[in-house]
Amino acid sequence: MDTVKLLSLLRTSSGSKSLTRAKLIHQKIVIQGLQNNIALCKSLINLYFSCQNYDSAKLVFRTIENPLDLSLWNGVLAAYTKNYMFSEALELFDRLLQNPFLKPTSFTYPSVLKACGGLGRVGYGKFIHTHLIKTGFGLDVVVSSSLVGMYAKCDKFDSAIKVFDEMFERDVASWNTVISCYYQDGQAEKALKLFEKMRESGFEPNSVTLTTVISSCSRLLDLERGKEIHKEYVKDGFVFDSYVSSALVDMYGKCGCLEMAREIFEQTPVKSVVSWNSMIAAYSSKGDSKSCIELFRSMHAEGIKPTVTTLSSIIMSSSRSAQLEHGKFMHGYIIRNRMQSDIFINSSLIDLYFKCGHVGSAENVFDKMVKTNVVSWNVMISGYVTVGDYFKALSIYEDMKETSVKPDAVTFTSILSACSQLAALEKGKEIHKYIVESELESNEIVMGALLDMYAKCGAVDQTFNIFQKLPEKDLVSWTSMITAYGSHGQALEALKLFHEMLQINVKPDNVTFLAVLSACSHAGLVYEGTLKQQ
DNA sequence: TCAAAGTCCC
Repeated sequence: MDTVKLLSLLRTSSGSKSLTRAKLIHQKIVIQGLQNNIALCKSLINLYFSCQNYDSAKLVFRTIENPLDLSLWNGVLAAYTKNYMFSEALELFDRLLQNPFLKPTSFTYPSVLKACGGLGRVGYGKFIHTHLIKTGFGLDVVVSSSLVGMYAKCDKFDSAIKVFDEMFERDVASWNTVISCYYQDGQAEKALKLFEKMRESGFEPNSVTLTTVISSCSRLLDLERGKEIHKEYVKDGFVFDSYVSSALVDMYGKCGCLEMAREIFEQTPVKSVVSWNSMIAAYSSKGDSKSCIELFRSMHAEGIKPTVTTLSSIIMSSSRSAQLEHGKFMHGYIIRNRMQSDIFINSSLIDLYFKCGHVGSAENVFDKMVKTNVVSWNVMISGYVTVGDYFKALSIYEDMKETSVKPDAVTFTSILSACSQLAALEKGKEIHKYIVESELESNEIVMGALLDMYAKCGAVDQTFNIFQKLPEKDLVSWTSMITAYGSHGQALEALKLFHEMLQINVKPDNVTFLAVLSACSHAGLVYEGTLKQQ
């Protein structure tokens, strides 16, 4: 069998992912003494990679006597990074640098930079960046886009944007890199602005662009913008792209357009697990656990394996609908299939069991889970608060302080709510100190909870102190302050505050009126109370 | 066919 025949054999086998075939062809190559033929080896290495037999791929590369063909090295580098084998890629790059006969080219660096990004090795990435400036490879559009991507993956968004701004040649992929960079940094509005700029610069978005910009609309809950992009750019062809279609399902689902989400979902010919997850999440947000379970059964019937996202979404829907049976069904599925529960699954299970009053089951899940994440403690504390077991909430909070897990804004909000229910002023003060230490004094939600705690404990001075410091006073904070005055018998102060609140056009609600009337009744101010009724 | 960019769950 000659080289041409073997090459065509390799080509026809490339999609088969059959290891047996790969080994057979490998054997034929060795028998013919063709193990140094570059074209054959490249093809064979790729075949082994597609079979995920990395050792054999390495073996083929290693046994080539004089691998002086750079495209071979570049190909293996690319294969490594495609398979997330970033350390191997950097090792190979190191060996390439040591080879006196070979020099890396613009085709080498994209893979190397991707490996740096994947490993978070920004120091090495920076070193390469400097080298690229010196050698001029940084002028290559793919190389510089890869630099942008590398910095973004390492969370160095400023550096990423700087490289992008300094690029003098751009293509769709480099725009996509920077748009996704803003999206990943949580700046969805900026991502959409860049999308506008990209269009103004005369570039047509492709499916990658659309995936990111639709997701940006989804995160902003900007239905109008999402619809516009859908109508203007998502032509028939894009519906076949599972990324674009999932992003659309997610966007319509998050914006509450369930019918539209369903329509796109049904039109998607090949549904990926993310498509299913997005559709399930849409029903989950509505608390429609019945539809979630139905979808779960359909996906199972179509041979799609659920991910942890699928399972936690369905459990959350059962929690929202308070359908204990639906949640227990999922819990059973996880145990039967010996699936590894993650923090999302466990916290949604705990939430479900508390919501349905099965405190024992919630405690069981909590006991068995890894508690290195603040969220696992938070769900437990807020769970006890929702069932009214404030002492247990405080005791879990104390347990948490024994570990190295630091409480966050959610922890403080829940635990302060427990304190205000118990009128536990001393405990509340202690938590206040801790909030100051944790530098959460600028967090509006935490400060609102603190205000409520002091108000409910009748500590007027402390309440006023917090109230004064609030940067933005909303209806709830005004009401808390009025309540504090009222419960302390300072009805006139309460009334004064009520008038101040009206003057700056904050509209009172039933709770406010109740607080004002209660203040009047405590002080015997019948006349003032009657006035408020009008 | 030697390179870069994408979606979902506390």
